Amino acid sequence: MSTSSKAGYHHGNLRETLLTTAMRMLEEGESFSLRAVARRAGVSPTAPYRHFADRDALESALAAEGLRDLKADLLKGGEPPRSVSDLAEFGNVYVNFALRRPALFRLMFGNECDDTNDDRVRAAAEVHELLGGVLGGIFPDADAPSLATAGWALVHGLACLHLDGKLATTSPDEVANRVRSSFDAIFSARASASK
Amino acid sequence: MSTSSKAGYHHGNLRETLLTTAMRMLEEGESFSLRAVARRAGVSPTAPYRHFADRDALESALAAEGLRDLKADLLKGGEPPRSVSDLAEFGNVYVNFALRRPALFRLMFGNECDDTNDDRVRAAAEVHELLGGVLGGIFPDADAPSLATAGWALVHGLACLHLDGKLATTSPDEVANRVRSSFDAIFSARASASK
DNA sequence: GCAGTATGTTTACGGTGCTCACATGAGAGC
DNA sequence: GCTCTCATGTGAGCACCGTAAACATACTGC
Repeated sequence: MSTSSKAGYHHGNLRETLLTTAMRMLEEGESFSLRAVARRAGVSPTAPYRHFADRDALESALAAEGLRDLKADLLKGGEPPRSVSDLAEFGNVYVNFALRRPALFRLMFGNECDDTNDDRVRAAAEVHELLGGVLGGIFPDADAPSLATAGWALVHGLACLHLDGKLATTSPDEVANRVRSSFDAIFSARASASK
Repeated sequence: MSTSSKAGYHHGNLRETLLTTAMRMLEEGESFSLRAVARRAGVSPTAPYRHFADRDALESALAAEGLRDLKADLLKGGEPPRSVSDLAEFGNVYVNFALRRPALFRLMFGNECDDTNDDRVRAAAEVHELLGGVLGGIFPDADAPSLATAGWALVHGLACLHLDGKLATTSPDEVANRVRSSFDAIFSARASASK
């Protein structure tokens, strides 16, 4: 019973509890603060400092978890995409993640992320690789790393612009259609000069 | 002399001064606070509230200014791009803006921007239209609005990913090259199934 | 059992956004 | 030119925040 949360003076597994508490607050759209997380976890305001160097450290841990969740979402589709339209659905998974968990998405991206020695950078790299692999499968003749970056940027940009309200959006269906048509448009674009 | 800043009890044009002061603080990478801006402007901590409803209002005003600056940067090149490689340079202007003025860029994007009745949304729309016009000129056969969105997303994603350190980056040249090769890769990608 | 250490608490400091009551003085109407 | 008004700036004060330091507790290995 050493790992259970018996709620004595020593919590037992505060670190884990803080992470799940903070994550739940993010999901609920609550504004985030170290003290608020501690309060909600039923612990003194400075207790988190025994487990996280500072607020950024907690956020980084959450961001890493979010990146792993995002990767899991992307893999959930089963078969990797094989066509551009498959690819658009893949992109929609990414965009939907951002819209479904906006506060978390903003933690994952939207700040410096210069974390030396963190598993956060690894999680981010894995997302990059995953996208690269998918695109490489569909476009075998392309410059794979560049296309991976371009693909990531495209879908990430769509997610950000939607998230920030830069693209008028009324319904989820509309978002999905916009993502699809954007993929279609850019992957079928032919320069006029090359005619 | 009614509009000069004579520094009596009444500042004269505090609103303008606050904006320029705040903008300079952003450029210098200083962390931003209403009180700090007021301090630096030599005015009491609550004076800004006479000109901005709250912190968000100040930020929104700065964001609008930033969006206009970005548009101006994009237009500065003179002739609109005519080829994909021209387009990549165009994208580099966008990315460079983000990297040169990161704090401002994060204000412009990176938050809700649900500003009803602001000139901020207009400024954002103008950037969108500008990109749409440019892309439409190069790809006359494409679905113009979708391609505009896709192009914006691509370049915006590149900017965000670089800004957030998601793409290992050592020198500005390296960034520029990555942007170029990303543009090349995605605009020349041919699906294997279409062979 | 006992020492040492990991973990949680308390108190405190300076900073923040924001509200409200008050001070000032520029400009409108006479 | 005088006064009244009201936009504009000030000040004190609230609740919150992140963080540090000193202290309390209880698990752990010996």
